Amino acid sequence: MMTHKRFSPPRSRRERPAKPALTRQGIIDAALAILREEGLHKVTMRRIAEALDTGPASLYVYVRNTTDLHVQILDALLAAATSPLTVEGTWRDRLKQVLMRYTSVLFNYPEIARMTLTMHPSGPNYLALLEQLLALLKEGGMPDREAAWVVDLLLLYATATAVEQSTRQSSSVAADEDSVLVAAITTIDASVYPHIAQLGNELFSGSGPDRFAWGIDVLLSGALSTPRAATEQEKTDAI
Amino acid sequence: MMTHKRFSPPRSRRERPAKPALTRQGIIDAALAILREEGLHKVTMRRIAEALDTGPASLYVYVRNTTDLHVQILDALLAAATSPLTVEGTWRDRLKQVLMRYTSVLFNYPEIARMTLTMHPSGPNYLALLEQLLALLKEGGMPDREAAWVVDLLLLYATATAVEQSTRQSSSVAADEDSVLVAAITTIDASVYPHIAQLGNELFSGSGPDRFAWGIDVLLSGALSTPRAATEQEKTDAI
DNA sequence: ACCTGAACACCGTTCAAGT
DNA sequence: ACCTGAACACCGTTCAAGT
Repeated sequence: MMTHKRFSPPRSRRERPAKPALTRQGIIDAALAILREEGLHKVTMRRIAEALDTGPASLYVYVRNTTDLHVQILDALLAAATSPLTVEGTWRDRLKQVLMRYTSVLFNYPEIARMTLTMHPSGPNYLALLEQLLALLKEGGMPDREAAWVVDLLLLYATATAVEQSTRQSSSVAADEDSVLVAAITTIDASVYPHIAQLGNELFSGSGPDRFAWGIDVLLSGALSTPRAATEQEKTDAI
Repeated sequence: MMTHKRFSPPRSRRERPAKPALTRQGIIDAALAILREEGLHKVTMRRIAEALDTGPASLYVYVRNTTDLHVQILDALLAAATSPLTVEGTWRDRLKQVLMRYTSVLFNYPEIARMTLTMHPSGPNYLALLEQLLALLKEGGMPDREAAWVVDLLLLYATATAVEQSTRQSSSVAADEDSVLVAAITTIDASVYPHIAQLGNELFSGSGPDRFAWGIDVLLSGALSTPRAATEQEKTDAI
């Protein structure tokens, strides 16, 4: 049956060791593969070790802990969000495209989105995103002081939206909660909650993308018309 | 030694049963106590069962699963965020107070804040908060259509800020990441990232509360000056 | 109906011992 | 220096058996 194996030429050291040397990058790659196929909740030390045909303890030579691993994963994913722009149009249109691309990356990995809110990335891909946004804000005539703060607001908004939407989409529990909220609001006691009752379904109107785009316009228009108060230092300087 | 026990009067059924009957509310109360004293990561089925002097399996009579339990906890905490206002001032000032009180509740429980982003609460306390905000927006002259959307934006902003700040404060890992980001930005290559280099430390300027208050003003001013586009339905109606 | 012990199928991390 | 088996100290959830 297996005798033909005898005739295959001998390899340099062994026949298909099948077990590549452990490296930090190898661990991250394995983690990304599991993330894609099984979700972040399966990206555990034990599961990665299994994929690399070793024990969990071996990973700790290259990875400090689980958080360390997650930071690396986020950075790798962010690469997909910073390719050159494909849309012509006003600076606002292009800014929306950048942010929507950023959200759509996070959208595909709910748990990563949740993580991003907690730990600011600082890798080259995140910096590239920041640079892109700042360039567009300058083009739109946003003063430096306001640009510095609103870029944070825009990223926070995009990230939070991704977290909210993505988990809502992937878990049926969240969908149930939504219908509970819709039911609570449409049948609400108008004498206790008059304003909610008056708006009613208006609170749920519009599509996700429409609301997101409107939110960005709100942030941009608001920032353009809301100067930051002078800091204590600046007040002193002005004397 | 223990003979004096003989002389103590007999209780109705037993001497100090010490084990109160299991109820849903009892489980939630125990969970809240553990949350306060040990953090959400300790609010596990096993830990609660231990506190109630029973086995984890017994809890499943009253609680569907861990998420179910977390939803209840969130609702209970939200009660603290909706007491009557204490501040006089413009509608904007009072709206800021409401949102800052909401964030400060979440601030004390980082893990609950993270949860809130994922699953919209629909309990009476959440509705009261919504009602309060809508009343203030109306007072500020916000049209209904925009008020319905911006209230969501305000709550999303407040929640996301709470998540970001609170985990940053409680974990030293996050602090490390921050200094990594600061270092990355202050020593950045100006030929690759000109706009980031130009703003430099301006990106980190200001205190948390100042930035938060500015953000709310941005959202309010932006919403007041950014009408929502007409929906398809409304376009049809207009003919 | 309510409660329980025990089990199943998992986690992250450490550490002494090997190579 | 790198790798590992085994252990420690945990998880959520289910289920058959008891009261």
